[in-house]
Amino acid sequence: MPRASAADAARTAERILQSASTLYATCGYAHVSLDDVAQDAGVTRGAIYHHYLNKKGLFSAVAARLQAQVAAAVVAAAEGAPPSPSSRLRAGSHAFLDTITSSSFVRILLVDAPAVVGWQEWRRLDDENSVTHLREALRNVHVTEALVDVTAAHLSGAMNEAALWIAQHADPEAARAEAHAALDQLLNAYAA
Amino acid sequence: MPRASAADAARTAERILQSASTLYATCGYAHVSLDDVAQDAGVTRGAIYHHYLNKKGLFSAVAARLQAQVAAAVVAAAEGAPPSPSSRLRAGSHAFLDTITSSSFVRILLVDAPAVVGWQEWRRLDDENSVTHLREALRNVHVTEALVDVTAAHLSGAMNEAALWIAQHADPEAARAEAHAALDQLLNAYAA
DNA sequence: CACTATACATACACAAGGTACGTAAAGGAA
DNA sequence: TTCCTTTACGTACCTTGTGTATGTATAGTG
Repeated sequence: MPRASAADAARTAERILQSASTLYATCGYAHVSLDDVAQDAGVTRGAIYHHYLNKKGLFSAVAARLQAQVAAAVVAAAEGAPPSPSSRLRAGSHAFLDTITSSSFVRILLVDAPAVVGWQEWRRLDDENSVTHLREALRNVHVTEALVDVTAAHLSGAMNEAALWIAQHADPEAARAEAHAALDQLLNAYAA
Repeated sequence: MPRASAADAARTAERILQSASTLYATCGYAHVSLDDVAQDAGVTRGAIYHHYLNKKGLFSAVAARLQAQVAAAVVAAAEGAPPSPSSRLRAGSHAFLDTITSSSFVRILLVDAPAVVGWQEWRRLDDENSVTHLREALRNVHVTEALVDVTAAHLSGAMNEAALWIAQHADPEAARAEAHAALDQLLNAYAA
């Protein structure tokens, strides 16, 4: 097999990432072998090991991209909201819930990621992305400084669990509406 | 190797469960082979496959026991509290936080379990144990019926994330105190 | 005292991850 | 143009770990 140009190489790396992303989302990390990914991407395992460190490294790349997408959606929503701190917090939180509920994200980011990359590492990545913004928003709505960290953890956990609850619900759209209502109630408690 | 009596057999099954529990808690499910468990328990893998269906089945047994212990602690605390609905909810919630924070529980129940047994199945087990009580308690403090499910998910997620936050914190005892304070604040929001 | 079911141990088959190595072309440097 | 080095994979092999089939000795039972 002849070799591809640098641009082609980037595209195969991207194809591998895409295949892995959809397979992990539908079947779960443990049930997807590198052969499955390679076959879906139309390459061999050698190509995967060339572009990624190992199976865990491939998953990390997938998770990192998804997390970045979530963070981007949250920031965009917050910036598009009226400039008051509470409405920014509210907009960001609701955007987080809506984005992460997209079925691809739930299983990868909320179920597999903590176990695969380790909770400590995953939490660090989460901090770098969304949670930092969340803490900042909490400070802006005058949450006591000593309680900012715990409160961020509480809110983050609540939203994550809500996302899982929505995804598994028989009527996801109705569930989503309920979750948003409950989230508003929760946010009001902190904003006051 | 001669065969043991029925009572001895139960004890070996128990030793296997104990070994698996501590190994899973310290190293994580994926990094613990059945050989590791067998060696720690002083048996061969044959004994494990005799008492448990497979690796996942062994983990499920471990997780189920831990979850039952958590639920028992929650119920005991709630029954020991003053009979008002809000104080029962509060006592149960704080007991949940304290029990699940014990380091053995965190990794197995909150990190590995969802990925290993599948989130749906894990959630079902969780429902049968603690979450049912939580929903009942929420009804007793007059949470709107339509929001009971979501609110339970929110609270459960918040407490789980808080537990992980405590376990990973540099000063767990200080973190625990903060988490309890924040939890009280959160519960007040719902009880009101 | 047979006889069956239990409680393991042993041995083997197979899948999957990781590694070592091969190879052919791309992208400069001379 | 001609090297030469690096890149971008593919191929083959090794190792680990799970699951299963089978062996075996004893406990329990009629």
